[in-house]
Amino acid sequence: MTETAPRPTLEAVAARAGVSRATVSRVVNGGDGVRKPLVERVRRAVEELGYVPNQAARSLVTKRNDAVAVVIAEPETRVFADPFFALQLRGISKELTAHDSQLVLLLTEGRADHARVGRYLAGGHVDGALVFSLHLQDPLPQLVQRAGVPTVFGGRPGWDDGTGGAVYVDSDNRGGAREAVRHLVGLGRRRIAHITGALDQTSAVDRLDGFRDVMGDADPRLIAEGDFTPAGGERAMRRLLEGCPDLDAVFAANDLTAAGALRVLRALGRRVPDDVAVIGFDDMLPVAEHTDPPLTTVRQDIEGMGRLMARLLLRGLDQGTGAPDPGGSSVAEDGPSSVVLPTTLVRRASA
Amino acid sequence: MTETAPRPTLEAVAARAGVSRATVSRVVNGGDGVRKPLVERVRRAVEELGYVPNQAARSLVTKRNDAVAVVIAEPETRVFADPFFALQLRGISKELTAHDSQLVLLLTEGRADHARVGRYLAGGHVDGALVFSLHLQDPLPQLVQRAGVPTVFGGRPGWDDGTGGAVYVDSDNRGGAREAVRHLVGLGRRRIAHITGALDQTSAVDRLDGFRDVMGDADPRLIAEGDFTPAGGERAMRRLLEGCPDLDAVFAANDLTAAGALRVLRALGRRVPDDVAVIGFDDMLPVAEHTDPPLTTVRQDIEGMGRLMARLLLRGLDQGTGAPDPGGSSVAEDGPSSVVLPTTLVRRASA
DNA sequence: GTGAAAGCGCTAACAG
DNA sequence: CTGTTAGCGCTTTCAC
Repeated sequence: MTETAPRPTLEAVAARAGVSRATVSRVVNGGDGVRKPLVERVRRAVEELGYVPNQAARSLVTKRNDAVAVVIAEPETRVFADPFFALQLRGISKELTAHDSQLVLLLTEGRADHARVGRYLAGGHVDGALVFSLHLQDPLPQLVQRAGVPTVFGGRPGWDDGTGGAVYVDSDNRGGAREAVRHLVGLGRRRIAHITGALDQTSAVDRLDGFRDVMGDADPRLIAEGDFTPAGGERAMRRLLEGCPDLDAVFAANDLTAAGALRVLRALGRRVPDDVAVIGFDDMLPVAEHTDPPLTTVRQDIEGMGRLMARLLLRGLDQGTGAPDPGGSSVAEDGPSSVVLPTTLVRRASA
Repeated sequence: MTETAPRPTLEAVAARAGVSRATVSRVVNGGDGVRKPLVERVRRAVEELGYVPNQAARSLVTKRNDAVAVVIAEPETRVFADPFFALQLRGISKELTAHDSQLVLLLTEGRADHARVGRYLAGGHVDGALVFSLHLQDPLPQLVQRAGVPTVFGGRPGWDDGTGGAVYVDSDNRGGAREAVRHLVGLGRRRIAHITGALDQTSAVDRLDGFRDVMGDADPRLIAEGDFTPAGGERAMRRLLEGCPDLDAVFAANDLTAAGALRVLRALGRRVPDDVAVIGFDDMLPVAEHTDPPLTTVRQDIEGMGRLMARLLLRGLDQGTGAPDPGGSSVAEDGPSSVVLPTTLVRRASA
């Protein structure tokens, strides 16, 4: 078979172009300081031989691998239920591609895999890591820090000690939640309920906090715990209705949850938004646009978050200071710091 | 900052254990042919120093990189609309992990990226590739073949010439469709319609063929083209109803499409399944379980497909024949061949 | 069984 | 500007 068709090496190109390996290397890597005609000759040789640099050999000497790990904790199952994950990845991919960096995907499912990820990261296979682990008390963040790899987190890591400097990119969950609730208030709603997300995730906690910012110490019966899934939304909605039959609005921690709530509301004969106004979070198009009625929701730029994460990481790497590594205490040109992206309220029919 | 904390090398371990690099290497790679006590000494040294082999150096000599590329053609946007993609990846990831292989994700968005992918694959950075490109006339398959990398396709590549030997893993789309339609027939339905998927994808074509296998040359008005999205399903459903107000069943190319159809049906006052029975395809849980009524559908084992793809590829690689490479014409120990996984009908309330 | 030595393909000083 | 010279860290014959 075509098997190991021995690919041409620098040496081969050099021979063909009648120059030294060093010159070829220079040309291949940008070609500064090499005279035009030579550059041309080399280029042609490269072309003719179909030469492609051997990344392993290159990494060996440069100590760079032009690769970034994306670590996604599986318990993040939600990630498999909505396109969140895919969008985020798309953003990351675009940015990395533009930077000629490769995306190494690490999916984990529990302790066993943590060790593996730790080893991999510590193994110097990648220049940096993008880590999604928005669970409180997730061991991953610490693990990553210990690996000593420049890292940017997706979502505020739910974890304080030692993480002080962790660089992360997050949506303004709290602010977005506030805006949603204020909108409800502005609509004249008074009995506003909240269905939380999975409270072991910072985003859920932040949205709950935003809700409280506006509502103060609301009737506890107006808050029901969900888990970011439609089923969770249904259950929570039922509970809320039992506890407070007179509620006139609900702010759900995400669109999926809102979709579940909507179903229950309809099944129970409540009109939306007439009887009960509903707002979601995410603006997951396939969901938000197709609920009945279409969902008013808080949009976050998911792909943009991914993109930004990658950008922050790469910038740090380029500064060569390894700055994004929280362990560092760079003073002068300290690396990127966390970014919280704004959200926007998207009005549709449900509120 | 913690920067390039110079990681220990084989040399260091050797020194510490009082042996030669060769011995350490042997131990690290399985430790056959090294006496027990020495193995122990080396193991300890590795432990104490926190030694992790440098993959670049290793690849340089072994010509293996313990990495597999997963190429996903972005037009595959559907992939971002349902968890298909994520599930598939999960399966792949599990298998690769078990095999100590890394997953390099390559997302493409059109021509420009094709070149990049081609270069990457041809660059020998990975041992093999898993390619998702189920579009007819997609240039990707040929491109991959040219790169000469062992490859397994996800879904039957819609592409004949030259591809003869392409190894792929697919669901029995046609068979599954047949079963669905037969079920409808068994229910006594006579005016059975079909909403197709995006017909530039083999899965959509195969499901349509399955439909025809049972229905023969049905009234063309009973077939409407969709695109695997809920919106497409809605549009198609409206068209069908206009052309054949008396239809009593519809087989949708996937669950998302069915969900759209369901919405239109309800909006128009048709009861499901009483007036119109509906069957989907995929058994995408978050969708199928939560439509109203819950969707009867054809299940395919998506995660299993991903897993199998990886397994086939790895097996081929291990055989060292590079067998999965379609270009090869290995005769004796020829590599894995394509696999079509069975589907099962899952009965819920819609049909 | 174990060690010594020879590279894998490339980049990065350092001369010229 | 261009060529020469060292290795990067590891595996792998080949002797001992």
